Amino acid sequence: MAEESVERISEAEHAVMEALWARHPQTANEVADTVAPARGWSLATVKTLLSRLVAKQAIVTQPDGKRFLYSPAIAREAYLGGESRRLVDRLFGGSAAGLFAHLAEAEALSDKDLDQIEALLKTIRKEGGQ
Amino acid sequence: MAEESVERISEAEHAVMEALWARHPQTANEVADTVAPARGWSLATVKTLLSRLVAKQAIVTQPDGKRFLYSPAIAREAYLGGESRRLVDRLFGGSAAGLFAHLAEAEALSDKDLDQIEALLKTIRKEGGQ
DNA sequence: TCGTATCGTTTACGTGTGTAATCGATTGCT
DNA sequence: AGCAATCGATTACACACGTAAACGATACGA
Repeated sequence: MAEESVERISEAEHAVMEALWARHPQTANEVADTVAPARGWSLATVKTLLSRLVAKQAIVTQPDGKRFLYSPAIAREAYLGGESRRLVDRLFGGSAAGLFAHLAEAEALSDKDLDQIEALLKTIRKEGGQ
Repeated sequence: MAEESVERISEAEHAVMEALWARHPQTANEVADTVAPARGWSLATVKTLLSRLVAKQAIVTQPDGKRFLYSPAIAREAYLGGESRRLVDRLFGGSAAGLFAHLAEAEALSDKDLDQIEALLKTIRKEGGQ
Protein backbone atom coordinates (compact mmCIF):
# COMPACT_ATOMS: atom_id res chain seq x y z
CA MET A 1 0.00 0.00 0.00
CA ALA A 2 1.93 2.95 -1.23
CA GLU A 3 1.16 3.63 -4.86
CA GLU A 4 0.76 7.27 -5.64
CA SER A 5 -1.21 9.39 -8.05
CA VAL A 6 -4.25 7.24 -8.40
CA GLU A 7 -7.07 8.73 -10.37
CA ARG A 8 -9.06 11.28 -8.51
CA ILE A 9 -11.48 9.93 -5.91
CA SER A 10 -14.95 11.44 -5.88
CA GLU A 11 -16.84 12.42 -2.78
CA ALA A 12 -19.10 9.40 -2.76
CA GLU A 13 -16.14 7.14 -3.37
CA HIS A 14 -14.34 8.78 -0.50
CA ALA A 15 -17.04 7.64 1.90
CA VAL A 16 -16.32 4.10 0.84
CA MET A 17 -12.60 4.60 1.26
CA GLU A 18 -13.14 5.79 4.81
CA ALA A 19 -14.97 2.60 5.62
CA LEU A 20 -12.09 0.55 4.26
CA TRP A 21 -9.46 2.61 5.96
CA ALA A 22 -11.28 2.10 9.22
CA ARG A 23 -11.23 -1.66 8.79
CA HIS A 24 -10.04 -4.02 6.10
CA PRO A 25 -10.37 -6.24 4.34
CA GLN A 26 -14.13 -6.11 4.13
CA THR A 27 -16.72 -7.62 1.86
CA ALA A 28 -18.97 -5.44 -0.23
CA ASN A 29 -21.81 -6.15 2.15
CA GLU A 30 -19.84 -5.14 5.17
CA VAL A 31 -18.86 -1.89 3.54
CA ALA A 32 -22.46 -1.29 2.58
CA ASP A 33 -23.67 -1.94 6.10
CA THR A 34 -21.31 0.72 7.34
CA VAL A 35 -21.75 3.28 4.67
CA ALA A 36 -25.13 2.92 3.01
CA PRO A 37 -27.52 3.80 5.83
CA ALA A 38 -25.86 7.09 6.62
CA ARG A 39 -26.05 8.22 3.01
CA GLY A 40 -29.28 6.56 2.08
CA TRP A 41 -27.59 4.36 -0.48
CA SER A 42 -28.66 1.01 -1.77
CA LEU A 43 -26.33 -1.96 -1.82
CA ALA A 44 -26.15 -1.60 -5.58
CA THR A 45 -24.73 1.87 -5.23
CA VAL A 46 -22.00 0.71 -2.91
CA LYS A 47 -21.13 -2.08 -5.31
CA THR A 48 -20.80 0.41 -8.12
CA LEU A 49 -18.55 2.61 -6.05
CA LEU A 50 -16.36 -0.32 -5.10
CA SER A 51 -16.02 -1.26 -8.76
CA ARG A 52 -15.05 2.24 -9.71
CA LEU A 53 -12.50 2.37 -6.94
CA VAL A 54 -11.00 -0.89 -8.12
CA ALA A 55 -10.86 0.52 -11.66
CA LYS A 56 -9.12 3.58 -10.29
CA GLN A 57 -6.73 1.34 -8.41
CA ALA A 58 -7.60 3.00 -5.16
CA ILE A 59 -8.51 -0.34 -3.63
CA VAL A 60 -7.54 -3.94 -4.30
CA THR A 61 -9.44 -7.18 -4.04
CA GLN A 62 -8.55 -10.60 -2.84
CA PRO A 63 -10.79 -13.56 -3.58
CA ASP A 64 -12.43 -15.24 -0.63
CA GLY A 65 -14.47 -18.14 -1.88
CA LYS A 66 -17.13 -16.82 -4.17
CA ARG A 67 -16.77 -13.21 -3.13
CA PHE A 68 -14.10 -10.60 -2.79
CA LEU A 69 -12.50 -8.88 0.08
CA TYR A 70 -11.64 -5.27 -0.48
CA SER A 71 -8.74 -3.34 0.97
CA PRO A 72 -7.39 0.15 0.38
CA ALA A 73 -4.53 0.43 -2.06
CA ILE A 74 -3.60 3.93 -1.05
CA ALA A 75 -2.86 5.24 2.39
CA ARG A 76 -5.31 7.56 4.04
CA GLU A 77 -2.46 9.89 4.92
CA ALA A 78 -1.49 10.23 1.30
CA TYR A 79 -5.04 10.94 0.27
CA LEU A 80 -5.62 13.55 2.95
CA GLY A 81 -2.31 15.16 2.17
CA GLY A 82 -3.04 15.28 -1.51
CA GLU A 83 -6.47 16.78 -1.12
CA SER A 84 -5.28 19.33 1.39
CA ARG A 85 -2.40 20.28 -0.82
CA ARG A 86 -4.75 20.68 -3.76
CA LEU A 87 -6.97 23.04 -1.84
CA VAL A 88 -4.10 25.08 -0.50
CA ASP A 89 -2.56 25.34 -3.93
CA ARG A 90 -5.76 26.21 -5.71
CA LEU A 91 -7.22 28.67 -3.24
CA PHE A 92 -4.28 30.02 -1.33
CA GLY A 93 -1.48 29.97 -3.83
CA GLY A 94 0.20 27.18 -1.95
CA SER A 95 0.39 29.01 1.34
CA ALA A 96 -0.84 26.92 4.22
CA ALA A 97 -0.67 30.01 6.38
CA GLY A 98 -3.15 31.58 4.02
CA LEU A 99 -5.60 28.80 4.63
CA PHE A 100 -5.02 28.99 8.33
CA ALA A 101 -5.56 32.72 8.36
CA HIS A 102 -8.79 32.19 6.57
CA LEU A 103 -10.12 29.65 8.95
CA ALA A 104 -9.13 31.93 11.77
CA GLU A 105 -10.82 35.00 10.34
CA ALA A 106 -13.96 33.14 9.56
CA GLU A 107 -14.17 32.23 13.21
CA ALA A 108 -14.08 28.72 12.01
CA LEU A 109 -11.49 27.87 14.61
CA SER A 110 -12.73 26.78 17.98
CA ASP A 111 -10.78 27.39 21.14
CA LYS A 112 -9.99 23.74 21.13
CA ASP A 113 -8.58 24.06 17.64
CA LEU A 114 -6.45 26.94 18.76
CA ASP A 115 -5.12 25.04 21.74
CA GLN A 116 -4.28 22.03 19.67
CA ILE A 117 -2.60 24.03 17.00
CA GLU A 118 -0.57 25.91 19.51
CA ALA A 119 0.57 22.67 21.06
CA LEU A 120 1.44 21.30 17.66
CA LEU A 121 3.44 24.35 16.82
CA LYS A 122 5.51 23.92 19.93
CA THR A 123 6.15 20.32 19.12
CA ILE A 124 7.21 21.07 15.62
CA ARG A 125 9.52 23.81 16.74
CA LYS A 126 11.12 21.57 19.31
CA GLU A 127 11.73 18.84 16.80
CA GLY A 128 13.56 21.41 14.82
CA GLY A 129 12.73 21.09 11.16
CA GLN A 130 12.05 17.70 9.58
CA MET B 1 -22.04 41.77 -2.79
CA ALA B 2 -22.94 39.56 0.10
CA GLU B 3 -25.45 36.92 -0.96
CA GLU B 4 -24.71 33.55 0.43
CA SER B 5 -25.16 29.93 -0.62
CA VAL B 6 -24.76 30.30 -4.34
CA GLU B 7 -24.64 27.10 -6.28
CA ARG B 8 -21.34 25.33 -6.19
CA ILE B 9 -18.61 26.83 -8.35
CA SER B 10 -16.54 24.42 -10.39
CA GLU B 11 -12.80 24.56 -10.77
CA ALA B 12 -12.84 26.10 -14.21
CA GLU B 13 -15.40 28.63 -13.10
CA HIS B 14 -13.24 29.46 -10.14
CA ALA B 15 -10.46 30.59 -12.43
CA VAL B 16 -12.87 33.07 -13.95
CA MET B 17 -13.96 34.25 -10.53
CA GLU B 18 -10.36 34.94 -9.57
CA ALA B 19 -9.98 37.16 -12.59
CA LEU B 20 -13.07 39.11 -11.60
CA TRP B 21 -12.11 39.33 -7.98
CA ALA B 22 -8.78 40.74 -9.04
CA ARG B 23 -10.44 43.46 -11.08
CA HIS B 24 -13.98 44.37 -11.93
CA PRO B 25 -16.07 45.06 -13.76
CA GLN B 26 -14.56 43.49 -16.83
CA THR B 27 -15.84 42.57 -20.25
CA ALA B 28 -15.86 38.97 -21.40
CA ASN B 29 -12.90 39.70 -23.60
CA GLU B 30 -10.88 41.18 -20.80
CA VAL B 31 -11.55 38.18 -18.63
CA ALA B 32 -10.59 35.91 -21.47
CA ASP B 33 -7.36 37.76 -22.06
CA THR B 34 -6.44 37.20 -18.46
CA VAL B 35 -7.60 33.68 -18.03
CA ALA B 36 -7.64 31.89 -21.35
CA PRO B 37 -3.95 31.76 -22.27
CA ALA B 38 -2.89 30.20 -18.99
CA ARG B 39 -5.42 27.42 -19.32
CA GLY B 40 -5.37 27.05 -23.07
CA TRP B 41 -8.98 28.08 -23.37
CA SER B 42 -10.75 29.63 -26.30
CA LEU B 43 -12.79 32.79 -25.97
CA ALA B 44 -15.90 30.68 -26.42
CA THR B 45 -15.04 28.64 -23.35
CA VAL B 46 -14.67 31.71 -21.21
CA LYS B 47 -18.00 33.01 -22.44
CA THR B 48 -19.64 29.76 -21.48
CA LEU B 49 -18.14 29.89 -18.03
CA LEU B 50 -19.31 33.47 -17.59
CA SER B 51 -22.82 32.46 -18.58
CA ARG B 52 -22.84 29.61 -16.13
CA LEU B 53 -21.59 31.84 -13.37
CA VAL B 54 -24.35 34.33 -14.10
CA ALA B 55 -26.87 31.50 -14.00
CA LYS B 56 -25.44 30.42 -10.67
CA GLN B 57 -25.68 34.00 -9.47
CA ALA B 58 -22.03 34.05 -8.62
CA ILE B 59 -21.50 37.09 -10.82
CA VAL B 60 -23.69 39.91 -12.05
CA THR B 61 -23.76 41.88 -15.27
CA GLN B 62 -24.31 45.48 -16.08
CA PRO B 63 -24.97 46.59 -19.64
CA ASP B 64 -22.36 48.77 -21.28
CA GLY B 65 -23.51 49.65 -24.74
CA LYS B 66 -23.84 46.49 -26.71
CA ARG B 67 -21.90 44.34 -24.29
CA PHE B 68 -21.87 43.46 -20.64
CA LEU B 69 -19.58 44.18 -17.81
CA TYR B 70 -19.19 41.38 -15.31
CA SER B 71 -18.60 41.68 -11.60
CA PRO B 72 -18.49 39.16 -8.77
CA ALA B 73 -21.68 38.75 -6.80
CA ILE B 74 -20.07 36.87 -3.98
CA ALA B 75 -17.09 37.86 -1.90
CA ARG B 76 -13.87 36.00 -2.35
CA GLU B 77 -13.62 35.66 1.40
CA ALA B 78 -16.95 33.89 1.56
CA TYR B 79 -15.97 31.53 -1.20
CA LEU B 80 -12.61 30.67 0.31
CA GLY B 81 -14.18 30.20 3.69
CA GLY B 82 -16.85 27.93 2.31
CA GLU B 83 -14.46 25.75 0.39
CA SER B 84 -12.05 25.50 3.29
CA ARG B 85 -14.84 24.59 5.63
CA ARG B 86 -16.02 21.94 3.23
CA LEU B 87 -12.62 20.34 3.10
CA VAL B 88 -12.13 20.43 6.84
CA ASP B 89 -15.56 18.96 7.41
CA ARG B 90 -15.23 16.26 4.84
CA LEU B 91 -11.69 15.12 5.51
CA PHE B 92 -11.01 16.06 9.09
CA GLY B 93 -14.39 15.76 10.72
CA GLY B 94 -14.61 19.50 11.08
CA SER B 95 -11.42 19.84 13.02
CA ALA B 96 -9.21 22.56 11.64
CA ALA B 97 -6.51 21.33 13.96
CA GLY B 98 -6.72 18.02 12.16
CA LEU B 99 -5.99 19.68 8.87
CA PHE B 100 -3.22 21.67 10.40
CA ALA B 101 -1.67 18.58 11.92
CA HIS B 102 -1.74 16.97 8.55
CA LEU B 103 -0.06 19.76 6.76
CA ALA B 104 2.51 19.82 9.50
CA GLU B 105 3.23 16.11 9.36
CA ALA B 106 3.48 16.12 5.64
CA GLU B 107 6.18 18.74 6.00
CA ALA B 108 3.96 20.85 3.89
CA LEU B 109 4.48 23.73 6.24
CA SER B 110 7.45 25.95 5.58
CA ASP B 111 9.20 27.84 8.33
CA LYS B 112 7.55 30.90 6.96
CA ASP B 113 4.17 29.26 7.30
CA LEU B 114 4.97 28.38 10.88
CA ASP B 115 6.04 31.89 11.72
CA GLN B 116 2.95 33.37 10.20
CA ILE B 117 0.67 30.95 11.91
CA GLU B 118 2.31 31.57 15.23
CA ALA B 119 1.86 35.29 14.79
CA LEU B 120 -1.75 34.79 13.84
CA LEU B 121 -2.38 32.68 16.87
CA LYS B 122 -1.10 35.41 19.10
CA THR B 123 -3.29 37.97 17.44
CA ILE B 124 -6.36 35.84 17.75
CA ARG B 125 -5.68 35.16 21.38
CA LYS B 126 -5.23 38.83 22.10
CA GLU B 127 -8.47 39.75 20.42
CA GLY B 128 -10.08 37.31 22.77
CA GLY B 129 -12.53 35.14 20.93
CA GLN B 130 -14.72 36.46 18.14
C1' DT C 1 -31.09 -31.86 -9.43
C1' DC C 2 -33.42 -27.55 -9.36
C1' DG C 3 -34.69 -23.35 -7.73
C1' DT C 4 -33.01 -19.53 -5.06
C1' DA C 5 -29.95 -16.56 -2.86
C1' DT C 6 -25.63 -14.22 -3.48
C1' DC C 7 -21.80 -12.05 -5.80
C1' DG C 8 -19.55 -9.28 -9.09
C1' DT C 9 -20.35 -7.14 -13.75
C1' DT C 10 -22.85 -4.64 -17.15
C1' DT C 11 -25.93 -1.34 -18.42
C1' DA C 12 -28.65 2.85 -17.44
C1' DC C 13 -29.79 7.48 -16.89
C1' DG C 14 -29.93 12.25 -15.34
C1' DT C 15 -26.95 16.07 -14.14
C1' DG C 16 -22.53 18.70 -13.85
C1' DT C 17 -18.35 19.98 -16.12
C1' DG C 18 -14.82 21.00 -19.61
C1' DT C 19 -14.56 22.66 -23.89
C1' DA C 20 -16.26 24.72 -27.83
C1' DA C 21 -18.91 25.84 -32.37
C1' DT C 22 -22.81 28.13 -34.13
C1' DC C 23 -26.60 31.39 -34.25
C1' DG C 24 -28.99 35.66 -34.05
C1' DA C 25 -29.01 40.43 -33.10
C1' DT C 26 -26.74 44.65 -33.28
C1' DT C 27 -23.46 48.02 -34.69
C1' DG C 28 -20.02 50.19 -37.33
C1' DC C 29 -17.62 50.84 -41.58
C1' DT C 30 -17.73 51.60 -46.51
C1' DA D 1 -27.78 50.48 -47.73
C1' DG D 2 -25.34 46.40 -47.02
C1' DC D 3 -21.69 43.59 -45.39
C1' DA D 4 -18.57 42.41 -41.69
C1' DA D 5 -17.29 42.30 -36.99
C1' DT D 6 -18.76 41.62 -32.35
C1' DC D 7 -21.59 40.12 -28.46
C1' DG D 8 -24.31 37.25 -25.71
C1' DA D 9 -27.27 33.10 -26.11
C1' DT D 10 -28.12 28.53 -27.73
C1' DT D 11 -26.68 24.09 -28.81
C1' DA D 12 -23.25 20.36 -28.69
C1' DC D 13 -20.77 16.59 -27.02
C1' DA D 14 -17.84 13.57 -24.31
C1' DC D 15 -16.78 12.20 -19.84
C1' DA D 16 -17.31 12.05 -14.58
C1' DC D 17 -20.46 11.23 -10.95
C1' DG D 18 -24.49 9.87 -8.14
C1' DT D 19 -27.56 6.47 -8.03
C1' DA D 20 -29.35 2.16 -9.12
C1' DA D 21 -31.62 -1.86 -11.73
C1' DA D 22 -30.73 -5.93 -14.53
C1' DC D 23 -27.82 -9.77 -15.73
C1' DG D 24 -25.04 -13.83 -15.41
C1' DA D 25 -22.43 -17.11 -12.87
C1' DT D 26 -22.16 -19.83 -8.94
C1' DA D 27 -23.10 -22.15 -4.77
C1' DC D 28 -26.20 -24.04 -1.38
C1' DG D 29 -30.26 -26.00 0.50
C1' DA D 30 -34.29 -29.01 -0.34
